[in-house]
Amino acid sequence: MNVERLRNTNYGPAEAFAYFTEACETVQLSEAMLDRCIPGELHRSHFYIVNHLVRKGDGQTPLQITSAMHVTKATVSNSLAVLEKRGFIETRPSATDARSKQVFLTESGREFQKQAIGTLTRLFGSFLREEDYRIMGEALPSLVTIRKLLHRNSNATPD
Amino acid sequence: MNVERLRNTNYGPAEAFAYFTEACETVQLSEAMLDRCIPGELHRSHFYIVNHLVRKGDGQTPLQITSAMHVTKATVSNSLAVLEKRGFIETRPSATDARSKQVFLTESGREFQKQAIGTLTRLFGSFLREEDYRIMGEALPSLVTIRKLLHRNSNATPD
DNA sequence: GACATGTAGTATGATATCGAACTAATTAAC
DNA sequence: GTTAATTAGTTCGATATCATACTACATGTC
Repeated sequence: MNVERLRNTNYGPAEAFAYFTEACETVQLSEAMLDRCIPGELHRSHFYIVNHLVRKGDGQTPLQITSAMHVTKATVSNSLAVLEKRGFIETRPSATDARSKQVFLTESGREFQKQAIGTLTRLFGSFLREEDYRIMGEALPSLVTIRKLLHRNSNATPD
Repeated sequence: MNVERLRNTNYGPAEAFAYFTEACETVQLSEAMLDRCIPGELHRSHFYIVNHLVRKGDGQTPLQITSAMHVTKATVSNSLAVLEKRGFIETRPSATDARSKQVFLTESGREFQKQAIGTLTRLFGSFLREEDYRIMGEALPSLVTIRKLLHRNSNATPD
């Protein structure tokens, strides 16, 4: 077993910390880019909700959105109020459960999402090269594996 | 050129979006774990500042912390006030610039950081296996490459 | 040296987010 | 069937964060 092999197999908690630190930095930087693609009076979180509804489909309940966004019910409640006031969504009471609502996108909301995605795609496209897409594509399976691992253990408690 | 090769070289914006989405999910989940390792009356951001001072050294100015944390001056100003009230840091006016301060950790602050890191390490250690450390270690160079790429282009503007 | 410009930190008002308490409706237990 | 427990959503108070404006000091220009 030579030195090279030793080094390559000697992974531990240090790599885990480095991994999460890098992921954190990456997210901060990419969020900053996203922010620049969203009109000033709107927040990233509003985009996330609209984007989620476009991708996963209309008619979701606030609670479903809550778990998709990893935020509290109160936060979603507030965000939906903002989005409704801006005319990006409409809500209707659920037909089967009088406690519940359903959230629907308006044309304006879909337009907002399309605009933001377009701008973001152009922004990324302005500096991402084939080589970069390849690096991301090849790292993706690892990211997915670790993300799923965290998800499976998201109820783990210290001690 | 067979199908396998075609598939493997056909990377584009879709991979970029997936990459950032996965990174975002990963960060949210790992932050949730960190939150569980920090006493209830303190915030993750307070830990980040103390951790930064332990790792990069005492005596930094608020402005230096500002750029390291990727937050505004006002945010750091507020966070430092909290940390000073809790007795985790002390501030002294700079000897060479009367506008500036320097931030120093107290023993209590160092203890807080050590505790949190220890708890977090144990929490991660409770479900991360050798295989997982390896996956993270091997993905690390890609994460670093993309993070640096984002950093270099962090001034890019949408059109 | 006087004055304009720039920089470090703070103050203020707004918003996103959270935790906890609350209301209303559903479901389960008996 | 009545009561208890659960669930969906809102309200409220607190805090982190931001953008903007402000103060005090520093530095460059003439």
